[in-house]
Amino acid sequence: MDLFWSRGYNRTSMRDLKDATRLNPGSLYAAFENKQGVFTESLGLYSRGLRREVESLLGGNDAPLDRIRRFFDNLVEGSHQDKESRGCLLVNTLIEAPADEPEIRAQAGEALQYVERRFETLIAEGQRDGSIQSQRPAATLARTLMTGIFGMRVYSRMPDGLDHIREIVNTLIDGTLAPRTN
Amino acid sequence: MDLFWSRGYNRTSMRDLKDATRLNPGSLYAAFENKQGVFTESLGLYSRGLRREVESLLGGNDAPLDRIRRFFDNLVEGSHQDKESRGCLLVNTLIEAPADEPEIRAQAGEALQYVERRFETLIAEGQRDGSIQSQRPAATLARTLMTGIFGMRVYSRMPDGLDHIREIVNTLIDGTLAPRTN
DNA sequence: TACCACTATGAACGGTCGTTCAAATAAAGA
DNA sequence: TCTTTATTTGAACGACCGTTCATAGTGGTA
Repeated sequence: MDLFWSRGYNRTSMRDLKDATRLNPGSLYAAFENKQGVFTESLGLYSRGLRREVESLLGGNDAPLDRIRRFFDNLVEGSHQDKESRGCLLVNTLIEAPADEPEIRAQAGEALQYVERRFETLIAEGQRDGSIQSQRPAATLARTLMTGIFGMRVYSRMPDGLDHIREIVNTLIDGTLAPRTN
Repeated sequence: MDLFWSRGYNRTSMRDLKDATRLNPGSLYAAFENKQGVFTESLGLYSRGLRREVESLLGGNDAPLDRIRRFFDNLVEGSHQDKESRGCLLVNTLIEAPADEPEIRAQAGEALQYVERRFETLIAEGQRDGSIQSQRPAATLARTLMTGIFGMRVYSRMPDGLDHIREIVNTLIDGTLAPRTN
């Protein structure tokens, strides 16, 4: 998983995987069928980790907006820690996976949709207590946040991009979720 | 360029390029030095095209906000036309290019920064006439728009993602640029 | 027409890719 | 302890990778 995360699918070879797992080709193929199998399993592992993290960050009893902020704070923090700038394996996969292999794209997409759904219920909650704007449906706001996450993942790779994601997050969350008085 | 755009750098082979250009290896190498040279040239060609398009879409005498809207309308329209879902070559490159080849990442990043700068001056103009919010610096708002563009490029690859980018764009532009009355 | 500088051609190279499989080793059952 | 069943091993395969280069061909000049 780490290898695919760092180098992407195409730049990771079976030899790399063999060295990293200390499994010889035969064992690797017995366990995973083929290279795509290893990748699929890696996506699964990553997705389960993401799920756990999302549950922990978006859970709790704080106000919905605070929990969302906590999530994005963690994202910004993580981006700065990410010295290899590997970004998010699922986002990378969505971009790298060719259009002619839709099942991989779907797998990455579904894992991300879980996050989106989690955002949506949280936003709906905030809309009910008035702490989040109700001009637009919760689903739309959730999708906009997801787009923001994806965008940050790319922006982090821009020259000096990391220097600005903090303010981008603030602008995005405030602009998208804050109650509007017009 | 089309090949790299559709398949990415790693999945495009010199054989593919030879067939597409109808240039034999020797000629290809004489003209471009090597595969990376072809790619660099492709990035350049793409960037010049983007530049032209940005100039045309963001130019004119309409209100700044309308010109920005025109740009995003075009982006949404283009995404729906993009049957192969190739997205943006520069964004794809930013994600696919490994961290250990920074000059390619930089080339893609600089081309995108041109768009960002264009946004920034336009936003500053809108801030002066009050049609765009002034709570945050134009540079920050421009970066947030860029993040939105990048995010849409990814979101388009989500399952049914294309069905929602219209509303995402509206939410993003409105939330980011509209004057705030608090 | 004869020469020359230049370009195009495509076979060939060493290397790496994903994958297979017969043989060696280990584990389990009798 | 001996036989049987799993698992591990790593050499080997054909295909394709990016790249090179001797050779053939072309267009311009004298």
